[in-house]
Amino acid sequence: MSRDRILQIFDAAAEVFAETGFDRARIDDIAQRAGVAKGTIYYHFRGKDELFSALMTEFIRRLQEECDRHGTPTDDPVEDLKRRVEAMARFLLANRRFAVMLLSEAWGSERRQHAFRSQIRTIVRAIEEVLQRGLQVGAFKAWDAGVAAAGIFGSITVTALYTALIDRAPDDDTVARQIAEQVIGGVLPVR
Amino acid sequence: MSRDRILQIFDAAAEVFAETGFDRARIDDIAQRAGVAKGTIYYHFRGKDELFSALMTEFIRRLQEECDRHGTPTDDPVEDLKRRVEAMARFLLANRRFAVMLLSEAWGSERRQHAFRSQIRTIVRAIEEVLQRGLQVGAFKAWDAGVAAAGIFGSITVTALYTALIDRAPDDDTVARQIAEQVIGGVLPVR
Amino acid sequence: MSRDRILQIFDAAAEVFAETGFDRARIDDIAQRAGVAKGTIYYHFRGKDELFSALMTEFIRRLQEECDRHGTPTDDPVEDLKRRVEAMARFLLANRRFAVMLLSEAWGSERRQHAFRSQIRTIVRAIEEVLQRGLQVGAFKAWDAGVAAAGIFGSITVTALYTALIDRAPDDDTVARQIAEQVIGGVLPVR
Amino acid sequence: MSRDRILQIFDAAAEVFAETGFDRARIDDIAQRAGVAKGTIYYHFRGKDELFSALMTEFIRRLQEECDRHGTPTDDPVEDLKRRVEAMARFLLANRRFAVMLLSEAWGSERRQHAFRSQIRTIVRAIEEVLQRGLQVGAFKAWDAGVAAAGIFGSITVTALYTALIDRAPDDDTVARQIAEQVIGGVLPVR
DNA sequence: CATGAATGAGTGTTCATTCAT
DNA sequence: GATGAATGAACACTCATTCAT
Repeated sequence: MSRDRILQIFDAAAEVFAETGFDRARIDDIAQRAGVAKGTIYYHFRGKDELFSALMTEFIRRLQEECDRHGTPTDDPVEDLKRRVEAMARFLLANRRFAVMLLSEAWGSERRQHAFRSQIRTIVRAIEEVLQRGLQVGAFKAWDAGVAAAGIFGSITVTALYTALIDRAPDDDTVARQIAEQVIGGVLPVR
Repeated sequence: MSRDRILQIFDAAAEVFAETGFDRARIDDIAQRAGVAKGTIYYHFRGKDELFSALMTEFIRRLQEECDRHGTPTDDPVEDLKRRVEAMARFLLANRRFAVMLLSEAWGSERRQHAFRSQIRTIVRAIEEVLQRGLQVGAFKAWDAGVAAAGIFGSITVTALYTALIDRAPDDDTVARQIAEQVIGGVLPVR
Repeated sequence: MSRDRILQIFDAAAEVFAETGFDRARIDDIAQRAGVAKGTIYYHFRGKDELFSALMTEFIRRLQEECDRHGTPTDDPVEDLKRRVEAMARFLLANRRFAVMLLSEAWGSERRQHAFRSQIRTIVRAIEEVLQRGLQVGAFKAWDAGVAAAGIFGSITVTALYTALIDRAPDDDTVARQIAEQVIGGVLPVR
Repeated sequence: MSRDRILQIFDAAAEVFAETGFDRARIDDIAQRAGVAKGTIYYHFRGKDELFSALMTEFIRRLQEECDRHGTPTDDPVEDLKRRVEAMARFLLANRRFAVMLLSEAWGSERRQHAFRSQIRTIVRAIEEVLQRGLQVGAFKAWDAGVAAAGIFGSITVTALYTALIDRAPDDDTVARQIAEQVIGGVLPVR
């Protein structure tokens, strides 16, 4: 079925985009790694941009899903946030290539980057909402939730990437837990 | 003197690299904005890579300088860290274009990106050192300082960029202060 | 019956070839407009060239038919010519899209263009013959009939296309009649 | 000087465009025949379209010039027209490759074709004006001058091309004279 | 020191054609 | 008979880099 071909292409594209970034990624490479002809990619996707967007959308969806699954609203916003952050950290540590895209391909002025950014915003807003919920019950410090959420998002993504560069970095599980705790500490009210 | 020419080129390069990222930046554009001929750039720099590196080095130097100036070691590591983080935040909020580079051009495998990354590491290590110092006097939670420093660096850079996208974001000063406090909260030991 | 399919394809091909010319015409477009799959076209025609040729042959046939019907040899070659020219003009004014092909796709060196040209020659020769007949009875000026026939053919085709560009051009009937008279005037002997 | 390069490119482009038509013309070919690198063409022209347009503009200019030089208004519109038509015929017979473009590349809906068409209109209008002038002194038949001018233009261009296909066609001079006379005959009032 | 014309390798995209179903 | 997914050759265009002046 054509679903197979698309998945082959997706996998190859994920590799290549992550290794070289959008601009240096060559459709030829993606095709070769996917084991299809170049034309096949253009048969299924309008172009490089659309391929990239489709891929990122898929990743964002999975990330979102993962976070939602672990961070379902309960009575304890602090615990919710911690779980959500930890889930996000785990996902990005396991998909560092995607984390690279998240930081590298989001800030420009191309249409594709705009689109990507608004997807990222959805993720950050999900964090923000947990913060808002907690704020109302006094669980979190009363400051700008948008700014705080951005900081949390940055902590997670950058740490996920940076730890790959650290000699003797803790294992991913430990890192995920540390990030979560650190992030939580940052938003708890001073006792 | 040729110092002028070089500064013209630097300014133009800063603009263009930041607006479009390294790959899409065109030497033609930089030359035009600098008001020099294309050949002139190649007279002063070996190529695009070297121009980029020289520029980033300069920015990193200024950022470092700014942080060091405000975060000079005192008896109080918490205060040191807070000041250093706030200084960094202020600098990046004022130079968002550079913040973009910091996040976008650091993660690939090109020589230039390696070089850039090791410069960034210097910055993160400076944060790490303050953390270590604080750790020894029990001022900070006893966890992996490298991971914590990475998180702090991510908080600052991403927030600096993300606030540009938030409707009704607080002014840069407020943001800088909030980041600093939030970051500090994240590393303080539970009381 | 498959005759239907072929006609659908013919109609669509006529539209698309005329709108964009042979080279820019896309088989995809033709298939879509014909409401058939791309493969179906290749089932019925060897390829783009053959489809084009078949289509042009059909048009030429209809044009020829139209001219022959109105320009049947009588005792009066002048009247014959006038009627034939007028019929041709009417046909081309009514099928301007085909007139475009007649002028655009005839002059190159591709096999298809050679073939098309020899079909066009048949049309011009028909004019030439009427001229020859008239010449023998002194009805027309005694000059090169081939050259004259070419000029007549050019008058008709170009006028058919050009009038679409003229503001406030007369209606097609008037144009056809004027072309015929003008053309006749051009070949009558000086009295 | 760079004027040389441009002329080299122009010459090569004229050849290639005429031989194959706009769509099939390959920039690589033009570059090779011009003895320059492909990039050089793009250094001097924005793209294939602009190269084509520049080239056609140049030809149109020369054609116009030629016609104006021979068809300068005098007291005798009939003679003026005859001379103008003959000059045009001579030019197109000598530059049949350009005549091909005139008929082939003028009728589509691309921007380039629109532009080309409006240049062609200028030529036809020049004929029209002579006709109008003659009309006012009763030298020509009183019918639509636009239509008549189009017919004249078609006569000339098509004949120029068609004679190349005729066995034993008269020499170009004779053809030019015959066209002119025939065309004039077409517009003279019936005596 | 500075210039800008010239270069050509590199790459995204198109589209006629094929063929297994 | 008919389909449409897959193909890959072909091509326009870009842009970092060079070098003669």
